[in-house]
Amino acid sequence: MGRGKVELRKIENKINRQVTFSKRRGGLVKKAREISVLCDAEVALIVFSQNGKIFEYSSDSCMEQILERYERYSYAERRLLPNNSDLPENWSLEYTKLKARIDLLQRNHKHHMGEDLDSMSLKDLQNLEQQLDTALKLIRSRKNQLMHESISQLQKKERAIQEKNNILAKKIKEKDKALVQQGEWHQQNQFPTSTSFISPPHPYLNIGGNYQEEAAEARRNNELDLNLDSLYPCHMGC
Amino acid sequence: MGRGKVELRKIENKINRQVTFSKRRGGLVKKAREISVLCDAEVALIVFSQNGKIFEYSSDSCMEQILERYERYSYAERRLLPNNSDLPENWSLEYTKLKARIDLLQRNHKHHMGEDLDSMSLKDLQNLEQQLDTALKLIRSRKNQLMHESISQLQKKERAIQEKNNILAKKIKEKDKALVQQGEWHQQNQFPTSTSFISPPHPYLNIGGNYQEEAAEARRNNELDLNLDSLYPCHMGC
DNA sequence: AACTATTTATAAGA
DNA sequence: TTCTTATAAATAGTT
Repeated sequence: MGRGKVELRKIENKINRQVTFSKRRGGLVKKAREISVLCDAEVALIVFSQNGKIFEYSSDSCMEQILERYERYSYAERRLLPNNSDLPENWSLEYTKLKARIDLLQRNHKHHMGEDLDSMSLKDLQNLEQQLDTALKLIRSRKNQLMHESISQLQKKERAIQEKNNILAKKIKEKDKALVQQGEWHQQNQFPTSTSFISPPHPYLNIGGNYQEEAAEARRNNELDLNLDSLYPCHMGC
Repeated sequence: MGRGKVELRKIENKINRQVTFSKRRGGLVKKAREISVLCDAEVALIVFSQNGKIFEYSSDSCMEQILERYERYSYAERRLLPNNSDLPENWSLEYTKLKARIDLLQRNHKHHMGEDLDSMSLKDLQNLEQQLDTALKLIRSRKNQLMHESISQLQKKERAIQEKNNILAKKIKEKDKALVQQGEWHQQNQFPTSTSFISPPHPYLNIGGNYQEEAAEARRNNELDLNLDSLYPCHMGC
C-alpha cells in the first residue's frame, strides 16, 4: 500500500523507520479496534517501539483482565488443567498461602523498584542497596558480554564482506585489462599512432573505481553503523 | 476495503461475523508482524474470539518476555489483584491464576537479583539496568535521609546528656566543697596542724574526677560509636 | 503534517 | 472453507 512495494525487512533509514512505525502503529491499533467491535472479540495489543516507548490497546475490558485471562489460559495449557478435584479441605489454606506469597513477592518487587521505601529500616535499605548493586553489576557484565559478542560477529561479517569486495574488485580490474588490450588492438589497426593524442580517462577504470568507493561507503554507513545503532538504542549504562 | 463500506458496529449475522473475524484476524497478525520486522518493534497481540478461542502473535522474543516487560513498565499504574475477600467459586481457575502470577513474579525477581540473565535479550537487559539504576538512586537517597536523621538525633541526645553531666558534676563539686569545709572543721578540732604532714589525694575529689572521666569515656565508646556502628555496619554505598 | 499514486486488505459473491 | 474480484483502506514516497 503505497507508492512502492516494500520488502519485509527492517527499514535501515532511521527517520524513515520512525515515520513508518508511527503510521503503522496507528493503523494496527485501528484494525485491532475494528475487529474487536465488528466481531465482538477481546483484543490486547502491546507495542514497544525501538527506543523503548510503550503503546497499548485493549478492547473494552481492561488490559489487565485480558492479560490475566491469557495467563490463565496459557498456564492451563502448560499444565493441562491441574486436577480441579484437589482436596477441598486444603483449599482455603492453600489459597491463603498463595495469596501471602504473592503479597510478599509484590512488596519485594516494589522495594526493588525503589517504591514504598518509607516502611524500610536503615539496615533493610542497606541490604537492598547491596543486592541491587550486585545485580546491577551482573546485568552490566552480561550486557557487555552480549554487546562484545555482537561486535565481534559484526567485525567478522565485515571482514568477510571486505574480502568478497576485494575479489570483485580484482575481477573488474582483470576485465578492464582485457578491454584495454582490445582497445589498443583497435587503435593499432584503425588509427594512426600519434604521441600528441591525449587519451581520455578510461571509462571502465572510472566505473571500477566508483564501484569500490560506493561499496565501501555503503558498508560504513549501513552495515556497521546501523547495526550498532540497533545495538545501543537509547541508554548506555556503564 | 471490500465491495461495500462497513460501519463500525458489531456484525449481527453470526456467520458473517465469524468469517470476518477469521479474515481480519489474519490481516491483523500480518500487520503486527510487519511492523515488528519493518520497524524493529516488539509486538504482543492477544485475541479472544467471541466463543473463547485464543489467538496470539508475538514478535521474536516470546510472549512471556513481552508481557513481563509490559508488567515492569505498567506496574506503578496498576492496582494488582484488587482481591475481593469473597471466596472465588472456581477454585481451580483461581489457583491457576495465582500460580501463574507467582511464576511471573518469581521470574521477575530473579532478574532483579541478576539471576537467569541468559534468557534475556540485550534490550531487556538495558531496560532492566535502567530500572535498577533508578531504584538504586531512590534507595540511596532514602538511606542518606535516614542516616542524616539518625545523626542529628544522636547529636541532640549527646548534647542533652552532656548537659545533665555538667549539672551532675557541678552538684558533686558543691558536695565536695561542703565536705572539705567539714574536714577542715574536724582537722581544726581533732588533729594538731602540721605543715610537714603530707595529705593523701582527697578521696572524694578523686572519685569525682574519675566519674567525670569515665562518663565521658563511656559516652564516646558506647553512646556514639555503638550507634554509629549500627548505622554503618558493613557497606557504605555512595 | 498533507497529499496521492499505489499497494494491500477485505466484503461480497461463487 | 477457499477463491475471485470489485472496491475500500492503508500507506510509501513526496512535498
